Amino acid sequence: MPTPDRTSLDAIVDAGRDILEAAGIARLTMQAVADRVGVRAPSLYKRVRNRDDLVRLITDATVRDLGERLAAIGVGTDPRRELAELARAFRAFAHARPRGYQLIFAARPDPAGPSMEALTRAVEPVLRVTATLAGDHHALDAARTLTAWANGFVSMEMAGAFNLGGDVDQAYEYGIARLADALAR
Amino acid sequence: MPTPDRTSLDAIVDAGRDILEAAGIARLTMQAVADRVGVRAPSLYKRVRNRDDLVRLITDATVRDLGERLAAIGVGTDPRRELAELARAFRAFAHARPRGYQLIFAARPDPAGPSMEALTRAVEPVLRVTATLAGDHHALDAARTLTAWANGFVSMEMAGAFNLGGDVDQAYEYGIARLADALAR
DNA sequence: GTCTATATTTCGATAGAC
DNA sequence: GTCTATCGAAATATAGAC
Repeated sequence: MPTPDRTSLDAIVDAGRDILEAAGIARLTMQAVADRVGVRAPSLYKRVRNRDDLVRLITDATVRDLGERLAAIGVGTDPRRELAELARAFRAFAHARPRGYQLIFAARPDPAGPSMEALTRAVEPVLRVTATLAGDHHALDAARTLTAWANGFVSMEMAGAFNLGGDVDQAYEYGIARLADALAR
Repeated sequence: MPTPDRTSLDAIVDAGRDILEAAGIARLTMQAVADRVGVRAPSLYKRVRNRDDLVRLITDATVRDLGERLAAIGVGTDPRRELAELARAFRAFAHARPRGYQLIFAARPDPAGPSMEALTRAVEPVLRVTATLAGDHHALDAARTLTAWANGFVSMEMAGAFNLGGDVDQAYEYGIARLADALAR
């Protein structure tokens, strides 16, 4: 073995995620990733097709991460409590990895990527709780209402769109309570 | 007058908006804007500080546009109906100008820009209807719930995140009805 | 105010040696 | 698989003539 592996795909993706969070998508360059994993930029192309491919891999990894957080919310006896915990976990994830989160829900040129299937799996716990609350027939509509609200809330929060004062945490709890009421029929 | 004005700030901003919608933010270059308004790229710098400034101006114009659409929803006698019409107008605007819409709610390095004050004014009709429905005390929380849902819905819709089938238009109407119920207390 | 010309920077990606 | 070297492309922004 003339030249042993000095890095790996996982290391590259992890480095990319770190750079993304620390410096933003514009600073997520092949050069920056290479510096962080300790190789030269051209070496990255042995494991990643191009920059777009790397961004896609980072998005996928982030979606899986979100899915794990939501799946960690155990199925309880009280669906309203479960809804609340899912919503809080969702927001906490967005706060922990804001740029990766934005990447998940950013409009892509090709909307039908593997990230979207993964996203569907990630929010499966939501579909489960809305089925319990709203019934199987309205489960999908209810899940869309709930995820739309949660996503919109944290997006606006992170964009600084909540600038009229008031307690933002409390506004989120208000939304949780109102939506739980609204969906439970 | 040796060299009469061959363009204007309004023309530059309008051209930028057109390019943004047609080709995306990455293709919104000074060169492309210059081509469209019919001058050379350096001439733009007489009216716009730099590219970031142009993007800000485009965002502001788009926010004002959204505000006019929402303000056009007259105050009716039925607040639930008014809520529904505001929500539909909001979504229609996002569909008509998807990239400009995304720009409004995109996370910015400086969250406290003039765009955000303008956005606050733009969604004032929402605050008015939630005050009627939920009471003055909960008007802000309710407005945040409603705008978060609407924004999240169209964002996910445009990102292709609703890929489990079902009727997306119907899901939006479902959300309208549920939120009107939930906020009316 | 607009132009030509150009400086500067940055980045993605490839070729070919080892 | 990693490296050095480099290409090529693009874009922002400025200087100075008219």
